[in-house]
Order: sequence, then structure tokens, then C-alpha cells
Amino acid sequence: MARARTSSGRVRLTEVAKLAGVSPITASRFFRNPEALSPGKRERVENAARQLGYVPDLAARALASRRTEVIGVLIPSFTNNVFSDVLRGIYDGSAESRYSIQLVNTHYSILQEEKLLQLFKAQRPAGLVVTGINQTDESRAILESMNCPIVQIMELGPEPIDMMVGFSHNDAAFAVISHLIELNFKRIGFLGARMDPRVQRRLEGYTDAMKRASLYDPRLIIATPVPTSVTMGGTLFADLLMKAPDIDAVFCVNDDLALGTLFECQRRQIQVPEDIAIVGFNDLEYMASAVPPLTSVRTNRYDMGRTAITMTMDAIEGRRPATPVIDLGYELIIRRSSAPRRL
Amino acid sequence: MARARTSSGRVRLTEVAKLAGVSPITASRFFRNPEALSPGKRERVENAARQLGYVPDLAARALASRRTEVIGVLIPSFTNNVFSDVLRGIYDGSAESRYSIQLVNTHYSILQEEKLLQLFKAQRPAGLVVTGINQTDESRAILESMNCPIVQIMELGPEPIDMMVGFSHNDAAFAVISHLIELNFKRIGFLGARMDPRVQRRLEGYTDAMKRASLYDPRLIIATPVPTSVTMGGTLFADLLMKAPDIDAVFCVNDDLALGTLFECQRRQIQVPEDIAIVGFNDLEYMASAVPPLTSVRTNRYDMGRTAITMTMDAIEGRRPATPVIDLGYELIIRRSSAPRRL
DNA sequence: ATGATTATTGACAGCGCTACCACCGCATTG
DNA sequence: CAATGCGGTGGTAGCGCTGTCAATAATCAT
Repeated sequence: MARARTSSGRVRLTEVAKLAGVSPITASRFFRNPEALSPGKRERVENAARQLGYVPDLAARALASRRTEVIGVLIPSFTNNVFSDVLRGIYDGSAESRYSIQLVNTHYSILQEEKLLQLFKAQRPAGLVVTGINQTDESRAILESMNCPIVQIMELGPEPIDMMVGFSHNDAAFAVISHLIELNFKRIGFLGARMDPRVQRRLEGYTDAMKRASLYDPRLIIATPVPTSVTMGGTLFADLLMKAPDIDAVFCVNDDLALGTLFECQRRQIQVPEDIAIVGFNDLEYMASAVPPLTSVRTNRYDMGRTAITMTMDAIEGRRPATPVIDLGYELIIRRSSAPRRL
Repeated sequence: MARARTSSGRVRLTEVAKLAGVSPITASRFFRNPEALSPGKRERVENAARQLGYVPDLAARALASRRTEVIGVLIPSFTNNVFSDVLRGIYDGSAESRYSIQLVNTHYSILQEEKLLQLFKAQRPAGLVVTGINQTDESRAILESMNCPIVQIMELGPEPIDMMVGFSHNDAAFAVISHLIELNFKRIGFLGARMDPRVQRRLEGYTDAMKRASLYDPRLIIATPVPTSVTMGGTLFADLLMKAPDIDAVFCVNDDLALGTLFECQRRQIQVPEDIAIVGFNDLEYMASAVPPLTSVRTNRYDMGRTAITMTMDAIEGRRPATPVIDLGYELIIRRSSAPRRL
């Protein structure tokens, strides 16, 4: 019985198959695994599809194959410049592929993350990219039950759920402080905002390095759960100056705080680095332009996104990486804001 | 004949219907239009769904209903802070809804945009949010044929494809220059990078205001297609100083350029605003913190995203807005960097 | 009271694609 | 020469849901 519903004018696989003189199944195979066809038919299907302008219906494909070509990405913030670079890597890396990205914002909440994972599970994504390694037990259980490639990004840890791309925030912070200590700085302050897991680990790196040099003093540490900003950098720095007027250097957990600190120094006529050295984290573009140029830790954010999404896609297609955990490292970029103290 | 394929353990609508003692159709209706059910059955279906933990299969729904619950969003850049705020608005606005966002990056290319629209068309999105009003004729044709709500964001124009949320970049730039002229600045430079359509319109506003005051001089204009950055701000400003050493103010088309200009002034010991005034655009958070605080144009980026996605969702559900074009305006935030010249 | 209208509900028939299995024909093997 | 294997192909039968429309029950106007 002919149905009333119009067929939406869409070209279907059946039409392609008919034009190519093959069965719909063969045509279908052409799109998923062209190698399986004999060269002759492969070409015939290819031509027919092009001629008719065929575009596969993703919903039908998902329904019939019981899997999607969607990769879920969980990010804690859209505002943070760090993540915009990661996202650019993810989107660039997947742009020419068959996969589409489903992006969600956890707003730095692991409970929100859990809820979003639950939602993702119902959609059976082909793969998943999640930020950090501090998932709730529940989240981990969901992830493990999902039976798809999963990449944790931004940091490294001992127990990957599946794969990992990141670097050691602890080590990076340790390297920063070691650098300052080598340069004979002694009263090195710590400025932290938001205090998400990555920032916590930077604090650990700071603490380790300070303790090892017997320079540790809790009064040097200013940390707030409030979101980070340039303005907040100035505020925290002012706070630090009050609590420890004798500081000779400041390690800011990100570049915005460092810039805010620089501005506050300018406001108070504090010479950088003569009076106080400043080091940031992430090496955003503006750090090199500041007056004086600001020392920072370069992190490979774009590569992190790009590597993560490539690993995910490869794993979906059965090409699992030789090493499931990739350390993208960091690089201390030394600029004038941490110039040697007194030679 | 029973099929071998396992049913993936997923709860189906049929099971919910069985438990509730209704037909699958009735259960289906519950999820799309609960009002249509009698209160008794509504409750029974609701309980059954909760009890079984039912989650609808989106692929099956999309296939059967021939429409999706996906809203496509086309953005020209992920790096630009402006868009991260817009995106945040879009994602926040859609977070609790049934719609999911499909984000793509056009990399400021209208050809890329056209290609991506073609891809979107094949997926029959429920709605679309596109950046700007400079689509190619082909893109416009695709958009018009798509038969779904479309919101153009970031700027305003005379011929909306469907709906629009934005503000006049031309007017905003005109207001900036008028402000500077009122303050007796005369040799006002223009610094522009990337020169995308929005920036072009800011240049037009600048040009109009300068001509009207008989202050126009093409040597005051420095523009490059190269992407924008803080460093680029310094470079362009240096270039401007060379071509027009007598400038007394600079209008930068965005805040990064303004910050770069400020740094360059600091480097050259140029007093701001005594020697040269600086104005930026967008009023990013750091503008208020800089030394001196930098004048800028506040734009409602988050609201723009949020309004656009709300309008889209409303229109999808048949609630078309009273006014299809919404002007979110701008606000000139005057700070010390454009303090009055000589009183 | 009677037909007409409206609110609820269900049966049917797919949406466009692919998993599964069977089959064909050719080459290889003992 | 039969048995075996295998690349290539097609038929069948849905994936889980909803559009259409008809049937029924409830309500209304005249």
C-alpha cells in the first residue's frame, strides 16, 4: 500500500543501489567499508552516489547499526582560554571525519559531570573525551560500563579509565618554583583561584618544591575558590602583600592572575622583576607582550585536544594506540619577569 | 521469527506502555505532548517510565518523525573570547532543554560556511544559529530552503533570513569616535586586524564620524587581515606611530589590540592618556584592571547567545517572537585611558 | 433527543538503514 | 575429484519510534 507521507525528496540508498545496479546492502557497504567491494562495483556505487547527490541519513544509520558517530566531550568551562584552545584542537581534528562532536559544559562540577555522563550513556556515543581524572565513583562506573573509547585529558594519573593525554601539573609547578629558587628567590608567594583539581596539583608542586628548599611558609599561599580573572589577580596579590610584605616572587596558577598581579605592581610602583618576580601558567599569547614580558609555562593545549580526538577516533575504528597514556609535557618559558635576582 | 540480535538491554517504549497498560502510541504521546493524555494515563505512563528508567532513543525518534532535536551553531572562531561568551550563553540556554547543540567552526570563511550548511541540511536540524549577515548567495539559498528557524547573531542588517540578535557595530564605533572628538582629540588612529565583516563595519563607523568632523585622514588607518592578538596590537600601533607620529588617540577594534597598544606605550614611555588615549572594543574583563583602566565598548555577548538560542527553541515550538530582530545594544564604558584632553 | 463536534486512544505501516546469515563461485588442498 | 575455504554478494527482517487516520467515548448545540 502506497503511503501518503511524502518521501521528503531525499535520495535514499535504494536509489543509489538501483542506479549502480547492485543491491542496497552492497551500496551500504560501500560507505562503511569500501575495501570489501570489488573494484568494479565500488566505482559504480561511487558514481551513482555522486550523480544523485546522496547523503546518508544518520538517524537511520544509528538506529539500524545501534551505534552513533557522535563523540561526547565534557569540558568544565567555556570561558577559560585554556579550553578554547583544546576545543579548537578537538574540532579541527574531527572536522574532516565522519564523527560529530557533542560538547557539554560541566561548570567545574563533578556532580554535573555525572549527570551529563548519564545523559550521554543513553545516546550510546562512539567515544568520549572527559576533562581531568577526578570523576566521582559513580561517573567512573558509568564510563566503564559504556564500552566505548574514552580519553581523559588535561592531566595524568595512575589509573586511566581507558586512555589519557595530558601533562603533570605537579611537575610543571615544581619546575617553576625550582627555577625561582635557583635564581635566589626565597619568599615565593602562591596565588590560586578557582582551585580546580589541576590548580590543586600545581599547589602541591609548589608546596613540594618550597618544602624541599626549606622555604615553605603557609602565609605565602593565597587561594580562593572564586573564579579566576585578571581583576582577581590584582586582588589576590594585594592580599598576599598584606600577609607577607617581604615576598620577592609570585607564582600565579594562571596567566590571568599573573597579568592582574603585573597591573597591581604597576599601580603600586613595584618594579618587576627588581622588587618582585612574576610567573604565570599556560603561556597565553599576551604573556610575551607584557611589560616586562612575563615568564610562564607553555602547555600544549591545541595538541592535547587534537591528540585526544585522534586517539578516540582511531580507537573507535579498532586502531588502539601503542601507549594509552600520552604525556604532552610542558615548557618553562623564561622571560624578563623572572630575571635573575642579584648576580 | 525471533531475531538473534540482542536487544542491548535497553528499555523500550513498548515495555513502558505494557507496564502502564496503554498502547505504545499513547506512551509515545506522553513524551511529546503530555497534555493530550487523560490525567490518569498520564500518571501511569510517567510512573512506568520512571520505574523502568526509560530513556527515549533519539535516533529512532529522529527517523520516525523525520526531524531532529539538534540545533546547529556556526561560529567563525573558537579562540576569540567574544565567541566563548556567546557559546556559553548558547549552551547555558539550551542545557535544560530537549535540544542539543551541534557546533561547527567556519574559521572566518564564508565558503567553509557554505559547505557546513550543506552538511547541516542533510541532517535536517530543528534550528540554526549563524554568525553574521554576510552569507554567500548560495548559503542564503540553502538556509531559506531549510524550513527551520534561523537566527543570525552578532550584528544587525536590513534583510534577516528569519530572525536576528545583535547590535550595530557601525553605531558603536561611531559613538566611540564621537566621544573622543567631544573630548577634543583630533588625530584619532584606527587599528584593525582580521578585518572580518563586523570589524569592517566598525571601520565604517570610524570613517563616518571622522569625516563628519572633518578629521578624516587615511594615514590614520592601519588594518591587516592577519588574525588579531595582543602582540599584533603592539605591532600595528608601532606602525601607526611611524605613519602618523602626531596621533593623540587610538581606537582599537578589539580589546586585545588595545592591550597590545597599551603595552607598546609602556615600552616607549608614552603616557596614556596624557600623550595618547586608547579605546578598545568588547570590554573584556581585563580592561578595567589595566593601568590605566581602558575605555571600551561593552557588548552583551552572553545575552546574545542566550537570546538567540531561546528564540530558536521557541520558534521551533511554534512560539515565534513578536519582533524577529532584536537589538541588544552596546554601552560605551569610559575609563581613564580616554580621560579629557586639556580642560 | 439527535446529530455534530471534540477529546482520547489505538492499529497499522513504515522512516532509511544495516546485522545476520545464506549463498555463489572460484581457488586451494589432500 | 570431493572437501574446504573464502571473498563477494544478496535476501530477510527488523532497529525503536511516530505519522496518519480511524474508532470510540464524551461533550455540546440546537
